[in-house]
Amino acid sequence: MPRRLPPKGDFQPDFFAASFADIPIRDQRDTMERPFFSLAKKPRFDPIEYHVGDVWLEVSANPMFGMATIWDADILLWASTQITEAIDRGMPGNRTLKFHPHNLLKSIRRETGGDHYVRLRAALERLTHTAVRTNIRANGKKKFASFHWLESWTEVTDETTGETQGMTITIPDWLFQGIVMKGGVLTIHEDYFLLTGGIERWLYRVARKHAGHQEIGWQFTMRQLYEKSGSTARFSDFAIDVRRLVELNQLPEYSLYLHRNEQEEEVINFLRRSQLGVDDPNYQFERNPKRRLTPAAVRWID
DNA sequence: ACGTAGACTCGCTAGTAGAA
DNA sequence: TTCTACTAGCGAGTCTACGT
Repeated sequence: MPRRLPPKGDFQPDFFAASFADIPIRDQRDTMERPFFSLAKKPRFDPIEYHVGDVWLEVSANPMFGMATIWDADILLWASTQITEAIDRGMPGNRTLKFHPHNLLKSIRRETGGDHYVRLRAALERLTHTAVRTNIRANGKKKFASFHWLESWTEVTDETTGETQGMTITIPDWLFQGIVMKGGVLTIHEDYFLLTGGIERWLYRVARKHAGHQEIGWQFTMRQLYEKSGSTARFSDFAIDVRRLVELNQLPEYSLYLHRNEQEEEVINFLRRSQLGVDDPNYQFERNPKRRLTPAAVRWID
């Protein structure tokens, strides 16, 4: 098994350009509320087809690799964060990012054991081979955009030892434009990476996108949520899963509530915990996102 | 290597609404 | 009332990712 920690003596800063640490995590807005990713841990091969109002999107999986999952999307989150941070610091944003996988795994709060490197490569393959077509942000003459979540990825290994020296990923122009546009990204809670369930991850992103910092929060009917999720489960089974998460009520920053509206439809309310009364058991003090003003050196952990 | 968590599938049952 | 179609709820089981 090749050694996975980066060599300390011959570290090449020019090659590993993107290396910020302890910065707020950014998520691209358009990918937050719609079914762009599989929510299941089991490989998904059925396409996602979402048509609501004037908005449509289609996601299709490659039969060899399966569809990119909401856990694979952590890599895109990391990329959004790096690009946004670079631009905020007056550096040019670039669609291609160079990094050491150990650094990436640490940033998205994963373990760095051997099998996590194997899973990282599998995730990169799913992202590279999952095809997306959508009319979101397809303005002007273009009627839709068609792309893969990663345009390409590469791995550089030492010829003699087989050690991983670094990786590159290139994100598609659609995603890059979404990141660099004004208001294109939202800061998300660092504990998002610790959410283990696909539906709960997706629910958090929906809450973050819609409820945001609004006092009254946001609400959706169960049916609307189901349509937005792209889940392949039956509606009734999806509803059971959502009710269980409302019962647990463990999402970072947002508290979930269920009630019925005048039409007797089940409605889920998302309320920001910091907007609740201080005596509410679900209240949580507003946290300030981490930010350092100087670029952090890459920290390799033995 | 093993146990656990979670999304999903599937079969069964029950309730409801509409038509005959 | 009976039949049919549809939907929801529940539980068992499958499969994979993940943690120890």
